[in-house]
Amino acid sequence: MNYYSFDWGDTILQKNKLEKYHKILNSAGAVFAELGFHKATISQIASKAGVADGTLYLYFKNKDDILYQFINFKTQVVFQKMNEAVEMGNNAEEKLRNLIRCHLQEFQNDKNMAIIFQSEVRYLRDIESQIKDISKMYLDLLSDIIEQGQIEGSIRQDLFVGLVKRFILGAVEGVISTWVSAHGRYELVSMADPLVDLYLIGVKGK
Amino acid sequence: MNYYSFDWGDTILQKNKLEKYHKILNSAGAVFAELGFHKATISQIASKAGVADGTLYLYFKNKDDILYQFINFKTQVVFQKMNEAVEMGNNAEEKLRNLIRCHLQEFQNDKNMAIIFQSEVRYLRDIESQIKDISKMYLDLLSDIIEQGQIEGSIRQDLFVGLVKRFILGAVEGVISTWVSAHGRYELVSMADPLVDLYLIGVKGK
DNA sequence: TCGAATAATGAATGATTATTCATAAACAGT
DNA sequence: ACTGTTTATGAATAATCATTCATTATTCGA
Repeated sequence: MNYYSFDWGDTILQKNKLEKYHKILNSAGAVFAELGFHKATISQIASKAGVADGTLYLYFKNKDDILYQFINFKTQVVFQKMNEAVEMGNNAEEKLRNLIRCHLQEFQNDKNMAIIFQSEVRYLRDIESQIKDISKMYLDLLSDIIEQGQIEGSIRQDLFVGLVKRFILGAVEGVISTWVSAHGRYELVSMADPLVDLYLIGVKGK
Repeated sequence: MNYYSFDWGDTILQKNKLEKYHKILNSAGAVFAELGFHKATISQIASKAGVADGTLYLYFKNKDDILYQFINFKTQVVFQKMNEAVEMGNNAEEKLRNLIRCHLQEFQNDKNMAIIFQSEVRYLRDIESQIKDISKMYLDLLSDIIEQGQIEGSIRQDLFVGLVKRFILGAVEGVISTWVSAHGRYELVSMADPLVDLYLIGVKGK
């Protein structure tokens, strides 16, 4: 196999299959984010990736599969980082802070992903119920943190944990969604600490 | 004009145009909610409404327009009720409580609307930027409440209001979203007070 | 350099479905 | 009952695109 890259006019030949796979995946991400999954066409994705339409079908089963693989791949990468971030914390509050900061950071770094997660996850659930939903994994992470916080005494005992989890995740998603609508014009990650403060002590003056 | 209804076998003739318009709108809501806007077909909507495909085009410009009118109509109705609810409150905290309770109540009463708002609003914004976005109106309502609360002293002054608004709305939407995923099996509205408590005093023990 | 194997191409196919419109039915005033 | 008007029908149209596959290009070991 050939491990070099060639420059042939405008075209950069890929080193190997994996690289082309990711080229297509990222192109798809860009097109899905811009037009939405349903309005995006195979031709647009192929053209952005610099390959022929038919080539996509050597790497993906069909159009749905492209979306599936995109979300699956991103989910894995992000979830890995979230786990690491949480583990760096020494107590529940630190863990929560790290989780939220990581979440905002990753989505800020990859706006296409942010848009697609926001818009297409429901459709994806319809076509592929096996998806390792990032929400579900996230909620499990939160469960552990809340439980630990209750043991440590930094989180009240009289809470409905199922509600608290959704409360936290919903609020982060809302903040991300606003950032996307504003075309990412400010530092998303700077919202992390104010947001966590809201979780912890609420809006009420003492 | 004829203001009666006839029973003609299975078919109930409509009293007037307006009634048929709403029949179609609701059928569309049901189909959109079940399949998503893009997978839903005109034939399915027409058939559920008990009319011919072509008839839809006497009432709506095109498929997009059906979604647009659906969301616009629902938004108006709900927003009206939210406003009334807020006005019933005597202070910021009561207003917030009424708003959240009303929000959850209305979405619980109309699950199709809840699903469609959750899934299709982004697409709608793409096709019709004129949409009187329920989020935007909602956020304005919240601004007023927060501001009042700050004057009354029930809400801290050191808050970034833009963030607080999104925080509150995001969390409600998250709670609704979970309820939808659970196929509406519990009382959504029972989440209202616990949720508002979280907004106000957070998760932290004192 | 050769040739088998692998990868890529993009025009053709076929299925789907929103939309139109010629025709028919229902209606309302007289 | 007659007639112009409004409303409804649903088969035919036309456009869109995902997907296929016969053909061509590239790779790579010998």
